[in-house]
Amino acid sequence: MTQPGTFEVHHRDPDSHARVATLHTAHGPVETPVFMPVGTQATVKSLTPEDVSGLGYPIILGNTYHLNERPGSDLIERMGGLHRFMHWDGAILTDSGGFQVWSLAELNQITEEGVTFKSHLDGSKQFMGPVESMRIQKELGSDIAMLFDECIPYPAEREYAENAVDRTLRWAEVCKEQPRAEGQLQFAIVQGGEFGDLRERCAKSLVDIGFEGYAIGGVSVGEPDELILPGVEASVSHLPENQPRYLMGVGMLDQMLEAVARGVDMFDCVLPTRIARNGSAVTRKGRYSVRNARWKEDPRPVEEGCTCECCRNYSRAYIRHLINCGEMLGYRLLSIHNLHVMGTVMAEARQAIQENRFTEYRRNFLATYSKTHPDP
RNA sequence: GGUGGGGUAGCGAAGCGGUCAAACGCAUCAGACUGUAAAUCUGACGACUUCGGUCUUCGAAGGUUCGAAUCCUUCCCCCACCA
Repeated sequence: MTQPGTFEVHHRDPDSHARVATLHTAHGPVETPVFMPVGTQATVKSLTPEDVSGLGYPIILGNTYHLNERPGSDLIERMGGLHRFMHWDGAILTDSGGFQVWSLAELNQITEEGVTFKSHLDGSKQFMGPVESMRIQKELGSDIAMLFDECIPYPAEREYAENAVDRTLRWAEVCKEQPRAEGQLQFAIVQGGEFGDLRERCAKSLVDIGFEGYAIGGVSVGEPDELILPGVEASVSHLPENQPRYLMGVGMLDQMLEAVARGVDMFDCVLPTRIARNGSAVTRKGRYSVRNARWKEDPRPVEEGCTCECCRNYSRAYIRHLINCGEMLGYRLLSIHNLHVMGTVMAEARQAIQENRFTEYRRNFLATYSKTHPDP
């Protein structure tokens, strides 16, 4: 097995910053660019690990905060670690809990040592800082541990952003000193909000400390879409060419392809599985609501031309019926479809980069894509 | 045949003289969802509308009243129990 953390760049696109590479982890290689399905509570909601690997995914996400709240990282450790606990042989990246500091902000109070917060489950007082987060992630035994960061909301004052960046950097030093699981990689997170110079300083400082990979954080936290790519550019341009870059939380197909063009290798997003449960389909033309009455008697699949289990076997009318009835099979089949689309588009992107036609591929894709598509 | 209860918007169900085009739930329709407190949330839901309003509703028909889903009369249905 290749040393975990090895990042082999196989090919670079001549017309953009896109590249194809392999990231080696303790649980196998990950071909990039890659989308990682989110399995916050040790499950990609509604799917079995066999479903997820059957869709071609080599890596998923888990969440430090949630799994520590329930069932507890010590329990998972006693059960043999997160992989064994959930019966997933592929790689796992664990988010550090930093995002929850942001998304559960009303429940939290940030200090130098970490964050005191009220559990969203029972309201009890809890504490998590860089030391705790890394300890939990070690106990979970994930392949990639994210550093405990402070995600900056949008909008934010410059001074606020500056303080958050400084704290993220101090926490990064602490995280690096913590013990890890065997073969566990550490990815640092670039913050800075909409302030390009802060992102630059954050990126450079993190690189100086040195980690196996770098993430772009604080994106898709409510800012206008136009600010996403500038934030990516301001971060990526200061990250090493020979290490993986991970854009956290971004998962719309157009945004992902644009980010790939700017040199991003990894993505995660709750969108495909969440909107599946809320009745929407991801398609390569954009997303649409399968619940709409106009599909009531539509014999076509959810997406024409799609080869996923859902589209091969079931009509749009049937999926709409299941979703309308609140039947769990509907959530499951739509999740399968949505993840299939995410995965195949990433596979196509890798192929296109390999064949020096990524710019053309991206242009063609975006020409027929719109955020919400009226008639897929 | 007798006694009691009841008929309210697609369904269920509040209201019991004015603040009622009528609570609430469901169904329906539409929208949102980006490191998952999300199988969640938001809005619409009598008809028209120049979006300010206008008009027709609470089993049916009459009546009382300034004013009725709400009170009275008759009729038509439904349910329960008793014969």
